[in-house]
Amino acid sequence: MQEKSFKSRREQAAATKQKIYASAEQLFLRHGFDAVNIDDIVKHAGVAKGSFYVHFESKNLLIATMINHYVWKTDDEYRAYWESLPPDLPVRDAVLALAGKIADVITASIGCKNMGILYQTQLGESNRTHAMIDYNRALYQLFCDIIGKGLSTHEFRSPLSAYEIARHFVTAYRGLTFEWCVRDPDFDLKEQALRHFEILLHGLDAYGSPHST
Amino acid sequence: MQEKSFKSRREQAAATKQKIYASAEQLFLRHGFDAVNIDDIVKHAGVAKGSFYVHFESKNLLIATMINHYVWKTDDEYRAYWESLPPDLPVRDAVLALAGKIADVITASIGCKNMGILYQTQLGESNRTHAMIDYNRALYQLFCDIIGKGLSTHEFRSPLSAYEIARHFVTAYRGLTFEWCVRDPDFDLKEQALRHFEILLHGLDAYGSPHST
Amino acid sequence: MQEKSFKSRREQAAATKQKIYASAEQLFLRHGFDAVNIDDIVKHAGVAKGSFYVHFESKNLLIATMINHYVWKTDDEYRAYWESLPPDLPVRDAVLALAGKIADVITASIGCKNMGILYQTQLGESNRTHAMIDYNRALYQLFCDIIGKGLSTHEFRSPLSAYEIARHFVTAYRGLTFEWCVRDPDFDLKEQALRHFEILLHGLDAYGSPHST
Amino acid sequence: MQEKSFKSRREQAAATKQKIYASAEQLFLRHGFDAVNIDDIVKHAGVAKGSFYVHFESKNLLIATMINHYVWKTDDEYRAYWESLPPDLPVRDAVLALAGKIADVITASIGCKNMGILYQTQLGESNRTHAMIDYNRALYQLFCDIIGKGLSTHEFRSPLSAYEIARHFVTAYRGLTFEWCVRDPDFDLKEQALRHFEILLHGLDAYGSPHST
DNA sequence: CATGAATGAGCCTTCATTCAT
DNA sequence: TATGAATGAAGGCTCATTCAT
Repeated sequence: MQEKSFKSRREQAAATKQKIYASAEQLFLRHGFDAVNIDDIVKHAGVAKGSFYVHFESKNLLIATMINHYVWKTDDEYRAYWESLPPDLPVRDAVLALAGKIADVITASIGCKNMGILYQTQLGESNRTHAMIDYNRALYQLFCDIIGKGLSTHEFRSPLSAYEIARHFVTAYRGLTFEWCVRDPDFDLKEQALRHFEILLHGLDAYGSPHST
Repeated sequence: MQEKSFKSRREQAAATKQKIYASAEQLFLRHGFDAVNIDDIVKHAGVAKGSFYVHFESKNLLIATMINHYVWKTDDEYRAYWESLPPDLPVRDAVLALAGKIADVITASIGCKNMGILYQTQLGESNRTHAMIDYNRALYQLFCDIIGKGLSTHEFRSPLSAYEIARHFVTAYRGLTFEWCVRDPDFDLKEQALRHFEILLHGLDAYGSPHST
Repeated sequence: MQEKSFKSRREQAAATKQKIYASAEQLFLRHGFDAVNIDDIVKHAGVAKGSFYVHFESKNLLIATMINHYVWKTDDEYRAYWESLPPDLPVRDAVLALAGKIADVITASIGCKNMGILYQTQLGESNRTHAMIDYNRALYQLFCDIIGKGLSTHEFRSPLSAYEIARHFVTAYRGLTFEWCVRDPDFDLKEQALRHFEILLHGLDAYGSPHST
Repeated sequence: MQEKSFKSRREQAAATKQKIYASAEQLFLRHGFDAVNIDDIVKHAGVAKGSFYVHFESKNLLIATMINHYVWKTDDEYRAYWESLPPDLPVRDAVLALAGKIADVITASIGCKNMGILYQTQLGESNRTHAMIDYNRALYQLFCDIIGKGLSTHEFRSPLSAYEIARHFVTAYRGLTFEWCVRDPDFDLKEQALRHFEILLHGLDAYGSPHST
C-alpha cells in the first residue's frame, strides 16, 4: 500500500516511459508502424501527448530504438544459448540445435507479425532502416564461430570458408523466416527449419566429399 | 461512320490509362508506394488528377493490379523457360537452370529496389497484401512439376514428396532474394543462387540415400 | 442573375484564390503574420483548409508574395508620379513633391500597421525576409535619377555623387517612416517628411557651397 | 547565526537568476526572441526548467525586462557622455560628437542583429512592445537639452523649437540605424551618421537664416 | 472521357506553463 | 529554492478522393 509514494520521481518517470514504450510496442505489433499514430499511443498509455515527446525524440526514433532492442535481445539470446551447449557437441548437432533455438526465440518472443515488421523495415529505405542495417550480422558471426571451430578441429570438412558456409545458413534462415511470416500459421517454423538445415548440412557434407560435382 | 472517332476515342482512353500506369510503375519502382502520391503520378503522366480516377478505382487498387501483373509476368516467364528446356535434361540440371533463370529475371526485369517493395508488400497487412498473397504460388507449382516428373521417372529419388521439396526450393529462393535485396550490390544473386541450390541438391540426394540420418 | 454560370472554372478558381489572398491580407494587417494561422484565413475566406494549399505553397510563401506585391506596387506608383511631373520642374521641388507623394502612398494605400509589418519583416532573418531583401531599391534608383538629372544640368550642385545624395534621402525616409509606424497617430508623416526634406535640401545646398564646413 | 546561510541562499538564488538572464540575453541576441525557447535558455544556463519560473513570471516578461535594461543602459551612457564633454564645446560639435558616440555604442555594445531585434520589437504589437514603447524617449530629451542650451545662449538660431529639432535628429538617427541593420556590413554607421548629421546641421543653419526658403 | 479545383480528416511536432517532490 | 516530468492546446502541411464543368 502507498505504492505511489514508494516511487521516486525518477522511478515514476521511468514508469511513464515504459508505459508509453509498452503501448507503442503493443500497438505497433497489432497494427504496424504506419497505422499507429502518437495519439493512439498516448491514449493507450493514459498520458498526455506532450509526454511522448518528453521521453522520445520522435516516432521514427522510437521505432528505431525498439527495433534495435529486438535485434540485440535476440542476438544475445542466441549466443548465450550456444555457449550453454556442451563443448563436445558435434558441430552438426550444434548447428541444428541453434536452428531450433532461433525458431523458438522468433516464434515465442518476437512473434510472426512483429517479425514481419522487422523484415519490412529492413527492406525499406526510410530513416528507420538505417537504425538496423545489420540485423543478423551477429548471427553471421555466431555461425562463423561455430563452423570455424568445426573446421579447425577437422571435425567438419568443406572446401568452403566458414564465412561462406555461414552465409548459406543465414540466407536459409532468412527464407525460412520470411516464409513463416507470410504463410503463418500454415508453416511451422521450427519443424521446417530443422528439416531444411538437415538437408543443408547433408549438402555441405556431400559438397565437400571428393566424389561430388 | 462514327466508327473512326469511336475507335480513336477508345484508343485515346487506353493510351491515357497506359500513360498513368507506366508513370505509376516507374515512380513506385523509384521511390516506393508510400512515397509516391497521385499528384506525382499524374504530373509525370502529363494528365489531370481526375483522369486517374477515371481509369483506376483507387491508389491501392492500382497497386494491387500492378503487383498482379508482375506476379503473372514472372510466373509465365519461368514456365515458358522451363518448357523451352530440352525434355531430356536431367532434373538436377533443370532445377539449376531454373534457379539461374529466376535470378536473371529478378535482376534484370524487376530490379533490387522493386523486389524489395514487392517483398515488403507481401510482408505487410494492408489491403495491398491480398493482391499478392500468392506471389510464388506458381513457382511452387513449377518446382512441383519439375520434381514430380523426376520422381515419377525415378530419375530422382527422395523420401520427400514433390511438394515438400518444392517448398525447400521456394524457401531457399526467398532467402536468396531477401539477402540480395538487403545486401545488394555485395551479394550476387545468380552466383549465390547457383551455389546454394547446388548444396541443396546435394543435400536432397544424400537425404534420400539409405546411409543418411 | 445567373452570376454563377458566368464564371468559367478558371475564373472561379481565380476568385477563390483572391478570396483567400484578401482574407489573409486583412487578417495579417489586423493581427500580424504570426498571430494569424491557416485556419483563420480559410475560415474567413469561407473555404476548406486544403484549398489554401491548392493556391499557395505555404504560409511563408504567401507572405513573401504579398510583401512583394506591396513593394512593386509602391515602386511603380512613385516612378509614375515622377514621370507625370512637368519636366521643367526644379529638382528641389521635384524631390519635395516626391517626398510628399511617398507619404501619401504609404499613408493611404499601405497604412501604418502594414508598413510596420513590412519593416519588421525586413529587419528579420526569417525565410520571409529573403523575398524582399531590397525594399526601397527602386526608390534609391528613382532618387538617383532625379538628382543625376539635376547634377547634369548643373541646376543642382554638390560635391557628393547622385548615389550618395540618394542614400541620404532614402535613409531619411526610412527614419520618417519608422517614426511614423511607432508614433502614429502623433506623427503626421507627410508634414514631417516635407519639413525634414526641406532641411535636408538646405543642408545639401549649404554643404556644396564654398563657405561650408 | 543563520545569517550566513540565509545570505548564501539569497546569493545562490541571485546567481541562478543571473545565469538564466545572461543565457537568455546571449541566445536572444544570437537567434532572436521567437527562435529561442525556455528549454534552450535553461539548458544553456545549466539549470532546471522549473527554475526559470521561479525567477521570471513568463518569457514575455523576461523579454520586456531585458529590453528595458537595454534602453536604460544606453540612455545613461549617452547622457554620461554628454556630461563628460567640455561645457564650452559648441552645440554643433556636441551634436556631432553625440552622433558619433551613439554609433559607437550601438555598434560595439549592442550589435547589428540585436539592434534589428530591438527595432522589430518596437514595430510589433505584442505585449513585448509596450516594454520599449519609449525607447529613445531619453534620447529625445537629451537632444532637447543640448539644443535648448544652444538656443538659450543664442549660440544656435532657429525658428524651430528645441523639441522639433530634436525630433529631426531622432528621426534621422532612426533612419541611419535602420539602414545599418538592413545593409550591414555595407553601411558604416558611424561614418554615415556623421555625414548625415553634418548635412542636417547645415540645413538647420540655412533654414534659420533670413535668406532661406 | 478529361479536367483540376475543392474538400477535410489526419498527422507529427513544438512549447509555454504548472506542480508535486 | 530547485527540479524536471507532465500537460494539452495550437499549428503547418499532406493527400486520397469527389464532382461540377
